[in-house]
Amino acid sequence: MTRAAEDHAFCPVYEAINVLQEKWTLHIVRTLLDGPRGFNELSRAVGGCNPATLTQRLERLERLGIVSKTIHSTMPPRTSYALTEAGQALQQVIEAIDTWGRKYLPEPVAAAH
Amino acid sequence: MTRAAEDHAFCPVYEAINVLQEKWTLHIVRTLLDGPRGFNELSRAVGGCNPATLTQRLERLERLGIVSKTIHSTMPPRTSYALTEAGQALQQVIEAIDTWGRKYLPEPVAAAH
DNA sequence: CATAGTGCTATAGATTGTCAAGCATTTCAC
DNA sequence: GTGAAATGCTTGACAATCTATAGCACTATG
Repeated sequence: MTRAAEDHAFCPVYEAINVLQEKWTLHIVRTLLDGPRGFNELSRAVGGCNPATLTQRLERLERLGIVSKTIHSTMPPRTSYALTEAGQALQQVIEAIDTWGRKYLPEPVAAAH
Repeated sequence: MTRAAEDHAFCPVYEAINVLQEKWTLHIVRTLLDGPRGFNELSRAVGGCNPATLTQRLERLERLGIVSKTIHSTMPPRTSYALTEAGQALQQVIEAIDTWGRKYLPEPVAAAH
């Protein structure tokens, strides 16, 4: 997966794309821009991501310093995921996508089967 | 994949994310921002994407009106892929990612080997 | 005339993501 | 106080997605 990165030496853009391109990552960040969420709450808000994938994504995002996890209580389980500064900064990216999407993806009907 | 979209009615951002999140898509667009490319040329510039996936991505991008394909000659084979206006507009997105990446992904060493 | 190049496609295999169920515990409705 | 629902996940089997490798038809270069 990062084989090509070797050729490119190190390219932050290339790396950034690789991070953001994983399924659900941008959806998760977008949801968290509205404020911190618990696990199931986040799952519902994102819509469609199953817990296994969600766990994995959150772990990676945490390792990258994009999301921070806070355990309020173990029993009953209470956790919350929030964006760090790096995570908040992704708002620019989401906004760019938003702008682009509104302008160039106007109709979902296009592929009307 | 689009199951959640049903709940969200229709959300351009959601859709846009789904398009851009597919592996190699953003890399392909980024490469094409430097100008049109032939198939193998593009493949090499992107670095790491195999022809089967590349073909599939290019077909989808073409259907979405992001990329345009021009066949200059069948034999010897000469084709070129270029960004349409919608594709060029993705430069804003790539730039946002670039800015973010440079600021928040400074070291690749983090996940040392 | 062999080698390398063009733009792909095909088949099989590896990686990644999904579905469904379930655990331990508390809280809320009844 | 008993049953249902919720919390934050984990597990294991399965499906979708992506990759590796090889190859085709053909030309241009040496």
